Parts: sequence; structure tokens; C-alpha cells
Amino acid sequence: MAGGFDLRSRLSAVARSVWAKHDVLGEGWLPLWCHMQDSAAVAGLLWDGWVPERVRALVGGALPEGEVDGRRLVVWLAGVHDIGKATPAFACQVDALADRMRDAGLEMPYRAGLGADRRLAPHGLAGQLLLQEWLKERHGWPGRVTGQFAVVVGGHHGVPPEQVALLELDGRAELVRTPGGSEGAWLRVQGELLDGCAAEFGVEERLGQWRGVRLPQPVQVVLSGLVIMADWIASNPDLFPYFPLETGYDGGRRVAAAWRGLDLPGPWRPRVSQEDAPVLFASRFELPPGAVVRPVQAAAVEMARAIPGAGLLIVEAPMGEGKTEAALAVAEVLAARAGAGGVFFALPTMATSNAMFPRLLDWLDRLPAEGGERLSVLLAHSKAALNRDAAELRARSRQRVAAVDVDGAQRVPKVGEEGAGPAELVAHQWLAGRKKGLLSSFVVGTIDQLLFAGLKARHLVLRHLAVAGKVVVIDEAHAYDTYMNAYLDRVLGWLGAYGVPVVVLSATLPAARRRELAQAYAGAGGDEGRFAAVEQAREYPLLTAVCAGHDPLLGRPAASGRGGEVRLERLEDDLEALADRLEDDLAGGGCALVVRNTVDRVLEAAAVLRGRFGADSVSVAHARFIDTDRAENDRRLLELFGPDGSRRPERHIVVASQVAEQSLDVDFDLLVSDVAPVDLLLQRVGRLHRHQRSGRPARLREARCLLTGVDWSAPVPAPVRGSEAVYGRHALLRSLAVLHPHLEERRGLSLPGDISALVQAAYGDGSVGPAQWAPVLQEARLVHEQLQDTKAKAADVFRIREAGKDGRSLMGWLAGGTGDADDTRAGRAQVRDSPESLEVIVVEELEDGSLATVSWAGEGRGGLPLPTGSAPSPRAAKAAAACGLRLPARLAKSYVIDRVIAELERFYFESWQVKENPWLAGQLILPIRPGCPTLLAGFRLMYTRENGLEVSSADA
DNA sequence: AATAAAAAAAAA
Repeated sequence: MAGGFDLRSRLSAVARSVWAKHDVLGEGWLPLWCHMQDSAAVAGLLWDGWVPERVRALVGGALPEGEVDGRRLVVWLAGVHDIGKATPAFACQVDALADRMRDAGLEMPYRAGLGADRRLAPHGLAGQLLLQEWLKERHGWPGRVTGQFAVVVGGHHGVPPEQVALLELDGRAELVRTPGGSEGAWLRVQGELLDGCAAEFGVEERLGQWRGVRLPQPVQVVLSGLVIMADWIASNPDLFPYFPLETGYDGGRRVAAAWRGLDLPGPWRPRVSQEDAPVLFASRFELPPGAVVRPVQAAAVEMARAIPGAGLLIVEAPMGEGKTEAALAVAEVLAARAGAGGVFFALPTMATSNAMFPRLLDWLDRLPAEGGERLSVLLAHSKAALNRDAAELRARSRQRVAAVDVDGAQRVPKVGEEGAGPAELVAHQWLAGRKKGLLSSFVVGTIDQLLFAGLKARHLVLRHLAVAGKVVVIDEAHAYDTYMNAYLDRVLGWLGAYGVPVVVLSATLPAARRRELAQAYAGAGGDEGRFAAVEQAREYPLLTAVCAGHDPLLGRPAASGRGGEVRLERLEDDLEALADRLEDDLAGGGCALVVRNTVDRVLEAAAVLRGRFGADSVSVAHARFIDTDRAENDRRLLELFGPDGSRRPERHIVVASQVAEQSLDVDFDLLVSDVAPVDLLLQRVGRLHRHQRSGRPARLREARCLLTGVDWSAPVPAPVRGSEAVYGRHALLRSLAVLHPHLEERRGLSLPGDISALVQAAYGDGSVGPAQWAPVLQEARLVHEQLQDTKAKAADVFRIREAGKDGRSLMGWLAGGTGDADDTRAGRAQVRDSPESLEVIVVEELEDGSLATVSWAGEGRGGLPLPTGSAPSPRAAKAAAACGLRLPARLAKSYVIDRVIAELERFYFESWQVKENPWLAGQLILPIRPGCPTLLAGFRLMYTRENGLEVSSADA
């Protein structure tokens, strides 16, 4: 077994006296030699049993003897990672353990004696220095090639050191070896430990050849990640107990027990499938009876098989073409080819991630698996703890991580573990938590979780290691702005460098954006002409495949979807006019959707329409509701207007903000919409006559969209102020311009036939719209371009660089980054460019002044008492945590936010800040009485189930 | 001081 190292026998008693860990509370400690061989053994086991083939091939590809060398290298680096602990700067910290070393002949000052200078010699940095010295002096390496290996040691606490720090430490020899009588002893001990590691971990004979190696930066990153992972596992005292041990020391047995106790699921090992698309889809998805594979799906799988190497595949197609299934099928094909050990499915929102999660689980259940195979799965976003599917999975796979001795209890085989059958899906305990979670094999999460791979932050290497072994799927790629795109492109560049297959899903992408994505993945390198065809393609649906060093492939499968025609009409921006019009159009019944660009416009329209049609016939949807209410609103919309039409009202109006333009499968007879950027407007139009439905009222049998939110009488139509604030004049005017012919000539809009042309025209550079609009359009474009420029620059501040030249060390990779979480609100780096906002937990204040979860929350979560003098029950705390509410931007403006927070902190309860019950810890609490205004920082806040949160000035 | 929706923040 790989754990059978015996480093100890290679060391003198002095070298064996060096300590690595101690137990703050007790007497326990761990000698350095032991932690070295524990870590090395874990690294080897990870390499053999956890690291996906893709990552092994990546590392092996940089070394003369391939993956055999790769394993040696990672084991050795894990073995030596804490060599910096063999220094006075580190060892002096614990008196009792330092005294043992002093007794053995290693002199050192007391902790206080070194004082603040110890900060110059963190043990990671000291280790890098020692290792570089040793490679130069013992093995004759030129200094400049040592950094690419040693930086893995230097960065094992999450941030690769900067060059200046290394130089500074180099000038302070006393921190690394006590000068004077014992200097020789220190030198001998450090040399002994490094020599011993080289010999014991099998690299002594390899160092001669390795000095000629130029490690690519992606390889340095994954090596760093693996060493950190090995260190974290080997530093867990439940797995690797401290000395003194209850029984005798047996290195092999110690490691075997730990590995057995950790019980980490291995990587997915996808098989290369040759099935035709229809067979493949039928076996992997539950398709409705009679369903056939769509041309886009079949073509995507075919193209995935045709890509010459690891590649990027962009799938542009309208909704309803089964892009998600296509992505999973393609992921399986590409994973098998690339040796990827998992999938990361990134979506734009928590809600879409939650919806995707069970679909991924279903797919995993249908994948061919070997008997007893276990696969780790994770839902990754900030509120995943509240998700029921994820909680169930966690409960099912609960296990304690602790060493299990070989003679001890065997892990009880779970049902279905033996023999063929679906793999067991687990949420592994060790993989819980923000920094480790993504190391699970299958991850569904928000796009932010992927974009963080481009953000300079501590332990970034772990995120990269997680992503480097997977296939990455990016959904709704058209939905991200310039700031997020800057991160996305940088991440794509690294994914390309790792050889990670990527699937990008989108409705129509602006052609320039399509080229940017392709080029970002392929690397900036040289031949830009290669991508001209990618930008020129105008077909829809469209497949684009990119693979470094090859010309892009384009595929043009047929569209299968049913077509539809929609007529566009102008409607004056006036509430009475709107109500009149709806009274006419809904005279014979029918359901209308009114989409407004701001919440205030939603509420003012709803008020007027309720007056005309009655409160029961008008409902409101926007995002300024408590999370549970928001979910209930969505559920109700789906129930009334979803595919099952049995509860569809006779006559109803839904007034909604942009929440109605996203992912809800609802159908309306008539649409009224504020003018919006054309792609978003088309999404709204997608809610019109969406389902086949007989018996639409006669005057609504033709699909119509009434466009409003514009002063149509102006020489150049002028969108209302709120719309401009949200979307900018440029996007709105371009949208109006490309729609102009349809409005003027009353030419219907064909769906999905016209989508691509409209989007390309609106987002292209060509002139659009009547000639007399040109000056206004031009001015709006300049403003827009300046704003995009600002955003791109802002995104660059905390963004990592592209991978540097092979052999260039990773030192300074995260320089100028965010480092540890800094607690100032403003200083926090982000992957979304948005102004500050505040989220509160809404609770209900009862008559007697006590607090409880809001009484109307469903699913047994309502009215649970929240005592302020003691910790609430976990059930009540979790129920309360589900009642999050984002406050409107005006409460988070820089001039008022401090006051808002200060006033909310009146409801900071010490007893709620407990670790064991973290649901409410650190949250801002907003107590309300439904229907009664609450005063906060000079504002009147009013929450009702009908309208959500309304804010007005307190003195109004 | 009037503008959507969207996400998010612990180590060895």
C-alpha cells in the first residue's frame, strides 16, 4: 500500500525532534516527519483514487516520464510542503515543543525574542526558500528554474508568495537558521529532511531530468491545489491522530485507516459511447412518449464527436429545442474523450440552479455505472442549504469523517452498492463548505461560482483544481453583462489551457460576442483570421466548435420548433389608456401579462387596473417580495397560466417586473410590455401564446404585443426615465430601431425565425432605424461605449492574468488581490458589477412585542416563535432564514446605508449568533407588522402579501 | 437624493 513510507528511519534524532503540529487544548503534537509522510501518502492516494484522468494527463504532459513522474512529483511536493516548519521562526512558537528541539541541539530564541519579525517568515515562504536553496546547492539547479516547483510549497496556504517577500526573507538568515553554534545543526536537519523526502518519495533520481522541465502555470496551479487538499486531509486529527498515540506507530496502517475513514468518492469515469443520438437520448432522459431527438441535439452530439481535441462547443438555439439535454449528452461525450471526472453546470440564478439540480440527479441515475460506484454531487450557491433536494441528499449520505482502523468496523455497504445499477449519489461530508464543495464531481451552481475562478482570492488554486477535472456547461451565456463577461472570458482562457471541455448554451448571441467566447477559449494566440467565420455566421440554430490549433467548426442544424407570428402595436404610456385598452381587448375574457421595467411602474399600474377590474382579477409579481412569497407567487403563476390549463382564470391580468421574462413556462393571450432591449423583449414575447391552447377569446386569437413605456410622439421615440435608468438609452433605441419596420408596416414578427436577425441588427454596428434618428443613436452609442469601457476596466482590477509562459513561476499570481476576506463592505471584490445592496431576514412582530416567523409562510414555516433571549429552535431559525428580502437600492445608497444598518442592528441578538445554529448568525433582521408601516432611517416600509415591499419617504 | 434582477462573504 502506498502509505508504507518510512521517512523516520532515514532521520537522525535531531531531525526527528522537529515538530509540525500541536493541539492547542491538549498535549497532543505531531512530529514534522510524520506530517510529511502522512501528506505524501495522502497525495499519492488522491492521485490514484480521486484525481480525474484529465488532470493526471495535464501534469504528466509536462514531465519526461509522464504520469509516473506526475505522481512522484505530487507525492514529493506534498511531502516537503511543511519543510518551512524546520526553522526557528516557526519552531519557537510552542515552548514545550521548542524545548525538545533545543535539547536535541537546535538553538532558537523565544517567541517574544523574534517578535514581529516572525511575520517575515511564514512557514510556507520559508519552505519555498529552503527548497530553492536545496535544489540549487544539492542538485545544481539554476536558480531561475527552482521557483516553478518551489512555489507550490510557498503557496500552500492559499496565496503564492511575491518575489519581494522571498528576497526580504533571504536577507534575514536568522529567521531560517539560528546563527552561531547551532547553525550547522539547523542546516544539517533541513538537508536531512529534504534529502530524506527525495529518497523516500522516489524523486532523488528524477531531479536531474526535472531541472530541464518548464512547468506550465496551469500545472503549477493544480499541483498547488493537490498539495493543499492533501495537507487539509492530513491535518485532520480525526483522521491522523496526534502523538502520543494510544498504540504503536505503523505508518501504513495509519494512512490506510485514515483513507478508509475519509471514504472520498472517486472521479466519474465516463465511457466513450458510440450510440446514435436517438439511442443515447432515449437511454439518458425521460422523454415524453413519441418524442424525437431534435436536429440541434443530434447535431451537437455529432459535432462533439468531431472536435479534434478538448474543445468549446457553443449551442445557439431557441427555447424548447432541448438544449439542456443536448448539453448533458455532449458533456458525456466530451468527458469520456478528455478524461474529465465530473461536470460543472453553471446557471444564471439560484432559482434556475435549484431547478436544474434534480434534473442532473435524474441524469446521473441513468448514466451507466459500475457496481458500487459512488459519485459526489453538490448544489453550489449561497442559499443551497435551504434547498430541499440538496438537504435530502445530505441527510441520505450523512457519515462521520474519522479514521477507521483496518480491523475496525467495515463501512456498511449501502443498498444497491453491489452489482451493476445506478451509481450512489452522495453529498460527501468532507466536501461540504465553500472552499471544498466544488471538488465534488458533479456540481450545479450559479455562474458566480465559476466566475470566481477568475477572481484573485485566497485558495483560488482549489477552485481551479475543481474545475480543471470537469466538463463545464455554461447556460444562458447571453445573459451576462460586460463586467461578468470579462471574468467569463478570462476563466474560459484558463479552461482552454487546462484542456477542459466547455459547452456554452445560449439563445442568440451577438456575433461579436460569439467570436469573443471562441477566441477567449482558444487563447489570444496569433491567427485571428481563423475566427472571422465564427463572427460572420448568421444561421439559427447554430453550433460553433473551437479547439486550439484547429479551424473552428460551424454546424447549422434545422430548427424544429413550431413557429408563431406576433403582431406589434404601439400603446401610449398612460395608465388610463392602458386600462381602456385592456377593457376592450379582454371584453370577451382572456389573460393578459403586463410587463413593466420598474417596480414602481408595476405597482402604479396594478393600482389603476385593480380599480377597473377588481382586486381579484389583478395580480402582481416582482422581486421585492420575501423569498418564500416570491416562490409562492411563481408557483401560483405556473398553476394558473402553466401548461396544465385546468385552473386558468376566465379573465385575469398579471402585472409584473422582469421576473416574468425569465424561465417561467407560462402562457398569456395578450402581452403589454415596456420597451426593452430586443433580446429581452423577445423573451417576454415568448410568454405569448406559448402553449397550444384551444378556446382563446376571439379577439385574442391573433398573438399581439402592445409596446409602451415610450413617448411615441417625440421626434425620436423616448423611453420613460426608469427604463433608461435600467437599460440605458442605447440598447432601448437600437431595439426600437430594429422593431420600427414591424411597427410601421404592421409586419408580424415570426418566431423563432426573426430572432437572430433582430438580435444581430440590434447588437451590431450597422445603422438602424429612420435616418433622422441617427444623431440621437450616435450620441447614445458613445455614452454606452464609455460605460462598457469603464465596466471592463473595473472588472480588471481583481481579475487574474492569463496563464503566463511555461516555466514562469506562479509567484505573485494573486498579488493585489483580495487576500483574506476583508470585512469592509465596499472593499469586497465581486464578479458582478452592482451597487451595494442589503438583504434582511423578515420576521413578524406580534402584539406582545415578541418575534416569530411570518405567519403566512407555507410548508409549516409560519408563526414559529423566535425568542430573542435564547437561541431559536433550528427549525424556526431555518424557517426564518428562508424569509430573505432584498431591500430596494434607495435604502443602500452610500449616504443612507450606514444609518439603515445601524437602525437594523437594534435587532442584533447575541443569542442568535451561535455556531451550532448558523441560520441567523450575522443576518440583519427586519421585524414587520403586516399592513402596518415600519419606520427605518427616514423611510416608511410597508409590506403586504399583495404588493410586496413598498417604500416611501417617512415625512411624505 | 426616486432605477431590474440577479449573487455573495472560514481554514488546516
